[in-house]
Amino acid sequence: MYRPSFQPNSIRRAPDVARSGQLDALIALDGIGVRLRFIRNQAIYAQGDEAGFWCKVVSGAVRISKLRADGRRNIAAFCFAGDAFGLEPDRERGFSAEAIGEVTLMRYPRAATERLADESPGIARHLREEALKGLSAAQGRLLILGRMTAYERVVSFLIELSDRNDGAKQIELPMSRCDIGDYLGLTIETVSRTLSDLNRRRLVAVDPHSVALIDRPALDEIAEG
Amino acid sequence: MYRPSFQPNSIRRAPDVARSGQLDALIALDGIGVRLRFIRNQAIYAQGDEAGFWCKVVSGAVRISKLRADGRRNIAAFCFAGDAFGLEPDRERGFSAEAIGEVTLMRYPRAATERLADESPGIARHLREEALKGLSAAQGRLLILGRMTAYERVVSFLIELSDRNDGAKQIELPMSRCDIGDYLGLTIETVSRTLSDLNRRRLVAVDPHSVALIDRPALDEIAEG
DNA sequence: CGCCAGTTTGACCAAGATCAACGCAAGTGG
DNA sequence: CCACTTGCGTTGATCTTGGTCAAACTGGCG
Repeated sequence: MYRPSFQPNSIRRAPDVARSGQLDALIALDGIGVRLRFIRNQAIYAQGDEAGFWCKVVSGAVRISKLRADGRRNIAAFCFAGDAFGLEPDRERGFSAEAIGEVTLMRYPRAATERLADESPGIARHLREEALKGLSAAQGRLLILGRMTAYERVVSFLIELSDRNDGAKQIELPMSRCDIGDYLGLTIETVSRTLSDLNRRRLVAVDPHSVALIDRPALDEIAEG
Repeated sequence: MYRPSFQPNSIRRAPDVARSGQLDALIALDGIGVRLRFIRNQAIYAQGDEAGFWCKVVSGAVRISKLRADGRRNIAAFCFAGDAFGLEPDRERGFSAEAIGEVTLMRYPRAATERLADESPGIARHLREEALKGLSAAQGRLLILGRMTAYERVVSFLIELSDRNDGAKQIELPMSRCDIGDYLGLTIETVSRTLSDLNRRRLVAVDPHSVALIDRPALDEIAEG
């Protein structure tokens, strides 16, 4: 499954893709995708839109959210470079997607993707894996939202961001406190208070748009309960 | 996509499956699956097991749950007849699955399924759709767990069960109050109190293991906020 | 320099958790 | 057949966490 190195000379082999693996699958997808740029807070798609395409983040960060009639909002996921989003089972979008900062992404038409998937097991497998990864991520978050305290939620959020960035100690927070609150099921005040408290306790060093994880073991301890 | 009737004479056509639709896909899967029965509270698989198979419920109900070291539990999903579960992205199970009552299910080996999917676009599409349905269900529940009151959670749970049963007014609750609590991120006491209150207000008629939805419009109102 | 959006901090409040008692029906064993 | 247990479910009293409301602060930016 794992391919040890990138093979530039395979780029022109797209027609063979039905018999090849993950890398070629990605190259075949490349052929039907377009590269797009979005600016801060620009909508990539909205709730209720026809789900005619899906995307993969090249750079920047995207939030996937749902807004209720009464104004309550929930962020289902943050997507960073490499993450796919916008694959939906229904014709209509149940969520909207917005750029958090400057974002570059690849957009793939749904119909052409399905056609490619029908012809190429590699692409089908790739899409299946993306869907399962999303499912697993969402289910993991059910535990956080359903059963963890504000403290644990914020800490596990910081750990999640760190882990998604090779365990880096210094993490960027491109999203606002409000986004974090809607992601964790907390108010901005609680997010802010919790971060201030972690800061005071010297477990992290907070700064509006970045956080340094100082005592990772202690943070892990909190997230585990 | 929709096939109007079952064609018994297509059962022997498994080799043709690569060019056929959903129904044939299901029939091809049939060939690699085994039918199993489980009794109340019996484990179908456990957290940490190797994820070597996935299942589809034939009859009965299954809970998919995650238990933390400190005892806090979360139920990620209830699966009823027709629902697939146990498809996971990793080699190890992140959740366990248990029979809620008497359960009959089909169990499919993962490796053989992947092989079938590689040969048959119909099966690949079927699996992809199952994964996306699960993803969508989980993301929808993020909003419930993150942003809804106890009242709204319980009501939307009742509505979900009703809708998954063709909008039936009379719904069975095969699971315990504790399961419902762990599904909704509430304590059993809160679940019980809320049901009692809905009962007192004559919006539903509660009975330990079944509920009649009396005033569906009013319930919808509560669930919408 | 002052405005403004986003953030932080504080005081107070309420939804839901916790702790505890009680009810009830289905076993179980004498 | 009847005490006794056991597992759920319900109800009540109290407490805590995190939400709400409000005010102050901060850093970009025109």
